[in-house]
Amino acid sequence: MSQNKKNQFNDDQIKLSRFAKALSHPARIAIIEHLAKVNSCICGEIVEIMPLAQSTVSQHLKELKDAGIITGEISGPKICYCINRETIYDMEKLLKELLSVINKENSDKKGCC
Amino acid sequence: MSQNKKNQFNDDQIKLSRFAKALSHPARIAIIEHLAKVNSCICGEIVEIMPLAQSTVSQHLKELKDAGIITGEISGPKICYCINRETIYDMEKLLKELLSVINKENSDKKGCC
DNA sequence: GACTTTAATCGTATATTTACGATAATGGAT
DNA sequence: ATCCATTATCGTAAATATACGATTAAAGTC
Repeated sequence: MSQNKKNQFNDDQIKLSRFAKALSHPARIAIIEHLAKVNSCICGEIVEIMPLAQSTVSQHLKELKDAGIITGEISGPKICYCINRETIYDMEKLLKELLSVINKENSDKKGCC
Repeated sequence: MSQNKKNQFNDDQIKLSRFAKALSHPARIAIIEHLAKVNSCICGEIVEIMPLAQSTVSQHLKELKDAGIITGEISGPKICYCINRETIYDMEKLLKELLSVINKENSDKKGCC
């Protein structure tokens, strides 16, 4: 209950939480998986394979784009989406760091759990 | 959600999105990191290191507990929290699967991006 | 130009999340 | 039994997320 509580969260914690938020809806996971599977830019058929309205899918795409996880390029009247692998790499790095902290001292854990 | 369409997605997508949601707030990442760092059950001091009210921290702890990421054992008037490593393992597995799908065919990617 | 297709955005409704202070519940100590 | 320390829960308010249909904007085609 002291001034310590003014401590803000650090950059990595904020970054990782943003990535996690981007993945926090099954539709967005499905979109990422689909983009990865077709392994090329796909355009409108994301809406086809999703049980959601076009506008809703567009919102999810925007969130993924805002998080940097996908990119969208104009290609005629369509938009060409694909995964931004640099961002995925950043996310992977942060995730690995977190998991390594969690899994590190498995051997000499004390505690009561 | 006004309409629940989450049942249209597969189990792994839903599971992973739940884990991601659990990590989608910096406070919860900070809690996990702290629990991992001390590598033992800790009790009340989580509130001390967080810039949040006790009731808010308690809510975040509840969310992590509901996601299965941490466990809380009663230990006198205090509660003893620690990381549930089995759940972490499950999460790690799902994340690895997703990342492997994303990173798989890097070589022969076609597309325009 | 008018028409079509595609995707974003607007407007809106509802649900959920996040936060806080206040209160309750638990168990140890006095 | 009374008090204290700890943590959960309640009540509530504000912000964000999710979803849809309707509309708009952009670009290609006629």
